[in-house]
Amino acid sequence: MPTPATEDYLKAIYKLQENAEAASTNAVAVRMGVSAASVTNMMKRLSETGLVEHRPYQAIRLTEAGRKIALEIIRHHRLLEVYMAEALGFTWDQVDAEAERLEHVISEEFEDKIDAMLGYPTTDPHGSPIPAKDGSIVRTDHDRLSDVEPGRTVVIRRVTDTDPALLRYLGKLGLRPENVVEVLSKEPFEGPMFLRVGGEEHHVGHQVARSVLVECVPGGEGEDDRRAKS
Amino acid sequence: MPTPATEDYLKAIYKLQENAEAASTNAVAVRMGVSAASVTNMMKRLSETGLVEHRPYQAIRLTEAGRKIALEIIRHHRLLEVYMAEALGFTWDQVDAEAERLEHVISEEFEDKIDAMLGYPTTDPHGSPIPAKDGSIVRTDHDRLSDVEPGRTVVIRRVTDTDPALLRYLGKLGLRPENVVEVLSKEPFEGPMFLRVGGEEHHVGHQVARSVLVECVPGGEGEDDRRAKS
DNA sequence: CTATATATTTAGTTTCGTCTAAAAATTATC
DNA sequence: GATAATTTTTAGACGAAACTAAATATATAG
Repeated sequence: MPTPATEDYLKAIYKLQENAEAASTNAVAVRMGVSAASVTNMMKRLSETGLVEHRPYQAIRLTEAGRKIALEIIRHHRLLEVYMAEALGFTWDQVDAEAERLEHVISEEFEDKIDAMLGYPTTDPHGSPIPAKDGSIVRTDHDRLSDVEPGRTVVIRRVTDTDPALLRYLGKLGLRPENVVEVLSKEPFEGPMFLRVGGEEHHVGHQVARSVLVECVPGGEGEDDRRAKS
Repeated sequence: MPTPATEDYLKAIYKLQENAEAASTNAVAVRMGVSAASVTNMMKRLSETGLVEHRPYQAIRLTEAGRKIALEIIRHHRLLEVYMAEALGFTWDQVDAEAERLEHVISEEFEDKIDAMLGYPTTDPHGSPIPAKDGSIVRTDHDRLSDVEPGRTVVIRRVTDTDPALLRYLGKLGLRPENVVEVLSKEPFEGPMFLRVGGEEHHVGHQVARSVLVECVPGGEGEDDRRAKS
């Protein structure tokens, strides 16, 4: 049985790999708020137990066993988030911190019960996919809102930030999964974007827009790129 | 912020004191499944942080701060038990083990939410009182079913054992809180009791009956002690 | 291609929570 | 009340997970 610390390391490595970033010692250290030496130290142990592969000065990779554990914890995390939001009335900015602790201690029965009770959800309140029990996960490749050209209308699919203050801000603006956003204009040099969302118009900074993942609206209304050509 | 281990020690000491047993090093060690040396060691640290009072070779006592933490954890534990039983469909033999891990990690918000959702329950699924947020707790002084005289009719108030197999057995017999039991006869020398519960009659061992706490039925039907006089 | 900067690892500590074995204190027995 | 049995504590060690400081390897720049 892996310790909570082990699970956290595996999760961090998984998330880096998922993000196509190399899981370097430093990247893991930064993500976990821990010194680089601690990471090296832990990787030695995790190599010995066969959860990661790590040859000195090379990137860290998960073994199949390590990946399995990482996904199980992420599954716990995201199911718990949905459960707390749906069944307990937590807001979407509160659920991450709480799930961060609960994810390590719930039993498989607990997991199965909330999964069934929620009707087998496939995404968490931030739009992140919930891994299946067999370790499969839907990989999506969405654009960042910050990269969408003015004139486009998109649907928000996911928000990739866990900072409660930011999430409250996004929520207030209506920037949450399933909502439709029309990009009115965009300032150059990573300047702010001007958006229409749910009847209201807002200016949001580039960094904020980067954490919002969207999908080009399939058919229907404001498609085209008239403005892009003008 | 106390560690889970600290919380477990405080809880164990509280339960011993509650039971009017002296919280000796050994008693704590046995209850926690840990060596006596570990307890001595931990008590040194808990003394320094002001959670217990312990002078060598004397019984361990909780300080007010220690008692507060113990009761908060017990409150978490029992609220979680009720919640898992009521809202998630866990059986009463499953909830203890699960709560044992969750009790250390839920936030105050989580605690408050399930408390409200459950309508501010006062006892857990085994009939144990749930401490209030201010640290007050209803102290009850029930008789053991094993001490009830034949002819008496009693109401089950609480079951003081956490062994899942035992709880399943008790559940099958109908020996759970609120149910009414008539003691038909009792063998001497800690022999079995013969009981009528919910229309059925059962023989149960002395040890089993000891873990069932009851209250003499207030008014109404099968009171008296005809049989005791005959 | 050498020099510098950055990343990584090694070495040595620390804290927490556990253990075993041995010593010391307390309690029970005769 | 001396001796035996039991409890408790002390001493020493260990594994997990973190740290800092120093050494080493890799990457970057001139």
